[in-house]
Order: sequence, then structure tokens, then C-alpha cells
Amino acid sequence: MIKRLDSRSPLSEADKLALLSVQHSVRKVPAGAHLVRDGEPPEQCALLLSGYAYRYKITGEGARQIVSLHMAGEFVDLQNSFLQVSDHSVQTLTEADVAFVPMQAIREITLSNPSIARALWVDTLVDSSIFREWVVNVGRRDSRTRVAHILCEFSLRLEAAGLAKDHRYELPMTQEQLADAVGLTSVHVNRVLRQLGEEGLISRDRRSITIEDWQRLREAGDFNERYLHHDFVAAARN
Amino acid sequence: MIKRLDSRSPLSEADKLALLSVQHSVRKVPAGAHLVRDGEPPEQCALLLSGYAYRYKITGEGARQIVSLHMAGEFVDLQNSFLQVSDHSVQTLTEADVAFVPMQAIREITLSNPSIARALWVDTLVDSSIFREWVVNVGRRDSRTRVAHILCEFSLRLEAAGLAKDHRYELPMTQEQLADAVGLTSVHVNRVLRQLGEEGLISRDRRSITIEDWQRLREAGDFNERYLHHDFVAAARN
DNA sequence: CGTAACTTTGATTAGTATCAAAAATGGTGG
DNA sequence: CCACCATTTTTGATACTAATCAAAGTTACG
Repeated sequence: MIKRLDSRSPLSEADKLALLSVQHSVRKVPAGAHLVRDGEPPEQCALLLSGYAYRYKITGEGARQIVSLHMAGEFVDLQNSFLQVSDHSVQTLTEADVAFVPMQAIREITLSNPSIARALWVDTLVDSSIFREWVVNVGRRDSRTRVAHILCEFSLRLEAAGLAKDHRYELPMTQEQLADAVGLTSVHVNRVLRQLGEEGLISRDRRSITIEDWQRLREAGDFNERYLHHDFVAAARN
Repeated sequence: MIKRLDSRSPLSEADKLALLSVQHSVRKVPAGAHLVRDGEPPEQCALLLSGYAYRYKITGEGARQIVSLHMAGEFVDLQNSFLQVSDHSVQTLTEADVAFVPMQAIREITLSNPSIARALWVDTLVDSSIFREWVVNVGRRDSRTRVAHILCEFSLRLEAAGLAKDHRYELPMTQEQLADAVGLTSVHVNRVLRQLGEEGLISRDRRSITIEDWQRLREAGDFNERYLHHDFVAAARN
């Protein structure tokens, strides 16, 4: 986690020590547990040490839209950190090890340590960039492109997190959850996945995805990784 | 602008003075001008003093998705402030007065002044919350609900900015732009607007919108203003 | 093993897009 | 102030994508 922050907004050794010594408690949380609930005040900030989680909102009609997916090393709750009431829920997708940090500790360290504040802020800005791309994905791409796009995104993010390689990864989501992330029905996602398989772009085995032809899937998904901001260190120059 | 920041994350008088004295240049910018271009490094941070602007991205197919709308008093470019390359473009919707602040100045003041950093950060977190809601809007709501929802959002945001009252406002967007914000075609947006009018929920005159029945439009749009975080001051308790 | 959750397939429908064109509006120069 | 042109709004007809409904397979798990 620290490595990730550092890569985008450099921290001194002292900063890293300060981060490591922030008060927190680690707990193992089962799959399907809520880390944050829509409408409740955020009191702890959860950092995923292992496992997966997703943010979602429910419409008045009862439909669910997943608005982001998070994996080991990511903060799941900085988004709510300085707001009074959570505007969405966060739920684990798998069993997960979670470090809970009291909001108060986050508030204190960010006031006393501007470099850390900066690094956390940058982290939330990257989240925002992904939200924007999801608006586009869901708003302006057809079903095949949408699904291909999200498969590309997951592949790169998991590789960056060291959870995948060679364009092969475990995706611990049901097709229904995938559907809720791309704004389609699970039935349709199923058909699209089959089609992508038939075209030789991907292959699947249970929950594992192998991208057989990265270049073509990238094109099919209208995917450009720039929005992930994986390689940049703007703040490096101060 | 300062008032807005202060309301969500309190600033001392000294902070306010510091903000006011940040180096900047004010320019009048014509409608349709780009403030940020996708793919270019952000060098200045634009603060809208008057007028409107929107962020957008273009898909490989050439379709446009507007990902947010900004009005007087809002920062248009904090989102890119610490990232190396912009992942989207920002264009003015109307003629606008814009204060340009060099990124360097933002970086310096946020390192030296944690309260200001906090306030700006909170501002970007609220932006994120709106992005999330847009993902839901575009991903899981039908056309009528989507349009009603965005009309509600604009009404509250404009009122909060002092640009509207009594649920009546000027919306300087064409129906095509509105369509690009809700992920529909302009033809369909036109039909939905007509329908909302026939149902007595809104009325229109040129670009001005009057919400004739707030309660019913709110229901029609599955609208809950919580995600706008207009009334909260979490950081107040530090 | 038995059962619930998930995936897959098929048939039909609904909602939006697309295409086309007419009407209205707004701005410009004469 | 008017005539003209470009842009925007409106309407209609048709096509297509993805939703819905239903049910059969398959997988995971206690």
C-alpha cells in the first residue's frame, strides 16, 4: 500500500514510518460483509490487506449499480473520510483482511503531515479518474465494448497489484455482479462473455479469466489505460 | 468559492487570506473554449468565477460522454492537479470569467497549509460523490428517471450557488449536451422533456427550466440529495 | 449427496437508437 | 429592422440492442 502511494506522490522515510505507526486494528472479514453502509457516518477507514471489495448504490427501483472494485492494498473508505454521511455502501466480495483506521487518526495525520495528506489525496484523485471512465463506459459504450473494457481494466489493475500476470487472473465476481458493474443484466453479460470467448479474445475457467489476445480485447473494449494513472508521478517535482 | 470550501471544511481567517493572495490571473474565456485537454499535462488550475463548464471524454467510436457540469465558484481542474496527464477534457459551456492558478502555486500552498489542502481535498471528494451518482444514473435508470434526476441535481446545485431560486433556472446546455450527460440521444432527451412537461412536472422556455412540481420530479428522478453533501461539515470536529 | 447459487440457453418484448425531415430559434450582416 | 443561415428542437417511422421471462444445466458447498 505504501509502495503504491509512494509511486504517485513520494514520501520520506519518516512519512512511511508515521504511516506504519498509525493506530489501527486488523481483522479478518467474511465475504459479503459490509465495510461501509450508505447513510451512516464513516467512523473507520478500511484498508484492504487482502481480498476484494466493491462500492455500490441501490436505486429506488431496487437495482444495484456497482461503482468500483477494490483489491488488496487499496483504501476503501477515503472517499467518505471527510464527509459526514456515506453516500454509498462498500461490501467485501471475498473473505478479506482489513486494517481499520479510526477516521480521527486519518484526520490528525493529514493535518500534521502534508506529504501524507498529499499522497492520500492523489489516491482519491485516481479513484475519481476511474469513476469518470466508468461513467463513459456505462453511458456510451455498447455491451460488448463495456465488458471487454472492464476486463482490460481489471487485468491491468490486478497486475499492478501483483495479483495477476500474463493477462490471466481470478475474478471473484459472479456474472450478476459483473453485470451490476457495467449496467447490464447478468443474462446479457453471460452472452457477451460467451461471444468474447468464441471470438478467441478471452477464455474462462470457473472464475478465472485469461485474455488470449490482449491487443484485440483492448480494441474491442476501446481501452486506453491512461485513466488508471499507473505510471505517473506528477507530484515528484514537488 | 471560499465560502463553499469553508462550509465543508472550516478555514481560519489566515487561511482565507492565504487563499485570496494566491498568485493567479483572471481572463474572460469565450463559450466553447477548452480549459483542459485530454492527454495534456495540467499546468494551470482553473477556477470558474462566472459561467459554466463541463468535463467530457470521447470514446473510440467518437461518442461524447459528459462526466460533470461545473458552475461559478467551482474549481474545474483540481481533479488533474496532481496527476501528470489529464484523462479528460474540460470545455466552457458559456462565456466565463476564469481565474487561472499555476499548478505550482496549488502544490505549494497545499504543502504549507494543511487546512487549505484539506478543504480542497474535500471539494474533490464531493466531486467524486457526484461521479458515483452519475455512474448509477447512467447505468441503472431508465431515460425518464435519468433526465428527471439530472434536472433535480442541477436545480439544487444552482440554488446552492445562488444561481437559481424557486426551482427555476437557466440551463445553458443544448439538448444534445444534456443527452451526452445522461447517456441518451438528443432525440430521446427531447421526447422525455416533452413528456415531463406534459405530465406537469416541469415547464420550459428556451433554455430556462421551471420545476413545477418538485416533489413529483424528485420521485420521478429517484432523487436524493444526500450525495451532493451540501449540508455537512465533517471536518469541523477536526 | 442434496441443495442453493450460479451459469447457460431460448423466446419474446420493451426501450432507445437511428434515420430523415420539418419547424423553430438565434445570430449576423446588410 | 429584416433576410438569411446555422444551429437547435421537434416529430415521425423503423431497426436493433438489451431486457425480461422462463427453464434447464452446472457448480460449489455444508
